[in-house]
Amino acid sequence: MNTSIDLDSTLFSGQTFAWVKQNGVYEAVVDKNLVSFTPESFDSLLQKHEALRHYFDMDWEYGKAESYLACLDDHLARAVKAFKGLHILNQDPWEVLMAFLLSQNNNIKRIRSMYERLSQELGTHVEGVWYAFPRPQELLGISESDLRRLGMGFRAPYLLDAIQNHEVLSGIADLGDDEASRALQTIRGVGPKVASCILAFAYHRRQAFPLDTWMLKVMQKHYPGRDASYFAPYAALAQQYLFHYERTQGGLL
DNA sequence: GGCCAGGCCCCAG
DNA sequence: CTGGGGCATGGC
Repeated sequence: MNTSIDLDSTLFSGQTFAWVKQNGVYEAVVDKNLVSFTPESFDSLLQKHEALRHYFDMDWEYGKAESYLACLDDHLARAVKAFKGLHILNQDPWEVLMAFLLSQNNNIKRIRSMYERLSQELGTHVEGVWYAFPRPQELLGISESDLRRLGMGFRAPYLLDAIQNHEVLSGIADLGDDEASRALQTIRGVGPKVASCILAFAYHRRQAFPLDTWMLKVMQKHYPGRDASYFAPYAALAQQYLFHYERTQGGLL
């Protein structure tokens, strides 16, 4: 039978900028391969490519987490009802680091286009219009002015520092959440929010709780005086639900 | 055509 | 350590 993942809310809730959907077909480059599927072919895709089960996080306790969060309060109940099946992907840490360096003082539309631009201009061709996001090794020769020419603006030095210090990522998996966050923040342009995005979306840290402008509004409105611990042990999933719900429903009520 | 955006840096107090 | 200005660029 079909899996319980909700593809639209999973792929278009701002945790990844790699996917497009056209005529019911989802497409992106994942790990140097073009992945292309429809909701009908999703199950067979997973059977064929075992690694994608992990990418889509198919084997985590979503049923349990959804029930828990839906019972926590009315607002979460609505968000979970609206987007039940929202998964948190297991993305490549390097790509998440770069994507969320792009995200600061920016909007999702433009983050997507900047991410796509880096892929097309600096990444390896896969097929058709598709390019893989460039690996750090492919970017070693690049300069700040190169990045500015590509429209990266004031984020160019941040991207450059990430390129030069990408080895920080190799140690993150072994660290606890707080230590990992601190280590990530040694990269220029990575603060608490970007670090928590990397931990949530690339390292499966379920207590990470990215607080951006949208989430600050949500917390003020619906959870005054509370913090991530209120949503434990499912803070990251709660955050993703609340963020997406706020952005799409305009935070009604 | 201004306004503003999944923050962070930097510099005052 | 807290607060506030500045930041490149383009979508709206």
